[in-house]
Amino acid sequence: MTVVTRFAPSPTGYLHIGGARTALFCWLYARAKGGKFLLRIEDTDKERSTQAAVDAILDGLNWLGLGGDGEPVLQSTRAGRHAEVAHELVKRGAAYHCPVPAEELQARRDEAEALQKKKAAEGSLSDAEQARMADLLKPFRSPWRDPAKALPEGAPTVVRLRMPDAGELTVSDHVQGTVSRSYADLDELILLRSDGTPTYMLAVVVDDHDMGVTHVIRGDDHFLNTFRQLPIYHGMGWAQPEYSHVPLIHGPDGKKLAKRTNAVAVDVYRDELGYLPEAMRNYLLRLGWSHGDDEIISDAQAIEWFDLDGLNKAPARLDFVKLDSVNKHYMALADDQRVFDLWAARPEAAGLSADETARIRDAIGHLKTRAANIVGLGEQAKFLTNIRPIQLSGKAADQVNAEAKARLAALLPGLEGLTDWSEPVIKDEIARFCSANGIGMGKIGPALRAVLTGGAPAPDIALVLALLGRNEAFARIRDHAQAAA
RNA sequence: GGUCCCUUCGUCUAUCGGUUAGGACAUCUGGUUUUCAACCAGGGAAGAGGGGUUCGACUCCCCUAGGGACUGCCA
Repeated sequence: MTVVTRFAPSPTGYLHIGGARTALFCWLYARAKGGKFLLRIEDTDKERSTQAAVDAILDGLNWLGLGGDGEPVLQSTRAGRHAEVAHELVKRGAAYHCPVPAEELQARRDEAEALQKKKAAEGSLSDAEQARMADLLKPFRSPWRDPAKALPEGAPTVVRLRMPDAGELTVSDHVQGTVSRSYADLDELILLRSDGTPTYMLAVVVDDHDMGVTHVIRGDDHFLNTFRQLPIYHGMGWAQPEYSHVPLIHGPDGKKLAKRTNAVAVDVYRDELGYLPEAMRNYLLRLGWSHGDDEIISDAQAIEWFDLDGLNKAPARLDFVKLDSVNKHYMALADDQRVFDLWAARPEAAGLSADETARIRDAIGHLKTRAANIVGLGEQAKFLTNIRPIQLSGKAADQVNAEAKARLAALLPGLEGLTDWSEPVIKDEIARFCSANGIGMGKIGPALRAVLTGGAPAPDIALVLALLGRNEAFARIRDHAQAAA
């Protein structure tokens, strides 16, 4: 049997970081088993679905390298098929028409909520109220589930799934384990609305079946939905897929991710935080899944090792410090031109001169190993921008005293005399200068660094000189060098 | 209110009845050093609480606490 997985987001916004991880698991499992990974856009809610959201989600998936096999299926195009299945279910007795109006259902919920509020406020309820509330809170059972009860003439109806009267349903989930619920605790969900359109519960099952999905891997907020959807498979006599409900991702505070306070949308990780997709894959994979003590896991290894049973049940918290360290690893490995292009696309890069940009381009191989992400790369590149005249403050100013100024002045001619402006040659010249004057590196290094970088983070001093280029380097030194009186 | 799920260092996790409870990130100390980063050496840091079962429990069972999901003619 060929494994088929799918990722089925509803296009109401952006690609959620938790969704991205779920997609990663689906993608990995399909790859691991030599199967297919399909995409489906659950756009049955016309009010909330937008094309912009579809594009944003697909864009996010592509960025992460999690494209689907084949074109995404638009659920809205399949409404006819969904309805067809609903009617077949009615024919088979697994579903029935129900004329209870939406307002009546809403009134039940409102009354239940009012009683709950009253109980919370007053501490207790009368026996009658308590009984009424318990009854209201029980799964709704329509009088029309009885096939003998005649439908009122001309009344609009919904199609409801029929739950068995007794017994329980057991789900064997790769993550959640074996869990049972009795049918009495399950509501008889609406399959077809009174306007004839399908609901999500129906659409998911029909599409999964028709698309040949063998493994449903989704967020565990859907776990209880499984119990409501399974009877549809049973009613149609379809083989049910295997389920894996993965826990949601929480924020650093342990609470559910909230857009207001957390980075939730995947494009934020790319555009604002400056992370690499391969680092995101590695980090996300390790959030809730592990392979012994392995931390840095390549895509090839991930595909080889990934296994549904290795997933954890508990939600994991996002840790940006760890993400940084993973990303740092991949930054160092990344192609120079690629890293440069990513940096150059950022708004901070736009304001720089051609000169500054060229310096950074030449230095990118060194810079990329020093930063945790593309934003940090900008920090590491600061010393290469036109920061003259360099303001010396605090520790840097202390380093550049009269004695140091004189040394800098003395160092200059030797540097100016170099015909080859490269790091090793510069390094040699500084070493020669030190030994010729009988001083250690410590007597010239700190001051030289101070006047060259103003205290900004920077690599080895000879490399700094090389990367700045002779003109800029000399200018920065001259700004502070002063021959001894 | 009901049903279901979760709980190991600060964080992600290993452990699948017998370990000095391991690793990673972070942190602290020391070293190296011209800054930062890196690197090297070392340290501290955990089984939510309470009951059982067992020769033996982080691991199995129960209760409590805390957290979460579902309970829509939303998805």
